[in-house]
Amino acid sequence: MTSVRHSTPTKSIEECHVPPEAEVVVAPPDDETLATLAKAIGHPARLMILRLLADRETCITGDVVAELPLAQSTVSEHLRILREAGLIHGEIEGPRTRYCIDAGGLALLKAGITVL
Amino acid sequence: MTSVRHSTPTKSIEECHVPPEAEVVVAPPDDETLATLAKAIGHPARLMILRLLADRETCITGDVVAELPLAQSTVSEHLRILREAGLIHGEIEGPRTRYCIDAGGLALLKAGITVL
DNA sequence: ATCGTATATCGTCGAACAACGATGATTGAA
DNA sequence: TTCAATCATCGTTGTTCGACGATATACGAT
Repeated sequence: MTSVRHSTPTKSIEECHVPPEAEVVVAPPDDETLATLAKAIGHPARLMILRLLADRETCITGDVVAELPLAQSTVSEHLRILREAGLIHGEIEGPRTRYCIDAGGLALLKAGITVL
Repeated sequence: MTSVRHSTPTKSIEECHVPPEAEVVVAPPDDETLATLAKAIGHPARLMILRLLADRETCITGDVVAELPLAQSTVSEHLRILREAGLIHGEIEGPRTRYCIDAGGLALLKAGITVL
């Protein structure tokens, strides 16, 4: 069960507007988790999505679709992969979904990489 | 053409014994390169290999095979993926192959991740 | 209540990955 | 020269990925 629309939102709406660059300190993840995180960013489209979310604060699926040369369903799939890896966070906002970077997941990834 | 055994070695033998933690500074790679690097470490076995190479200085294929619960051919394949991504460096040493971490590639990866 | 919009999910298809055993090339030793 | 060791490569098989169109669901507006 990994749906967004059909599951309860996991975090409050304020999560999308955290102070930029909080620089959280976390312990490096285990290999399994790190591999999942690395695989999640192991695709150019998903890197673009992360950069997009880092630049803008809009974060709506349609915006991402507009920026990438991919079908809506494909983008949605990339968003799902990033979300399940814990790198982004989706929030239902009326008929649309607002995405933002999950600072915790990103910090976990950075911690795992820098320790290599 | 990506063979090791049948191509000329790309670097001198001293490459495997660089001063540990030289902390090279590099520019972040483009998305395509970063995705390739990330995908390369997006597997637990390959993470284990990197840690193994970071700990030991032995770096011989047989040692890696001995440490992982995988067939020799499978390990060789993982080594190839890491090598082609530029994260490790293989050197023919008589009938065996000595591997070591490619500090440049690893620095590239770290640079790309920390910038996210 | 109906309609249009936004988006996740499904089904499909081809490509890439992961693992293995078998094979072959190369080297050092007997 | 023969033999054993070491390792990359090949061929195969099953699994996962990436992309798409089509569909279904939820919601806001009419």
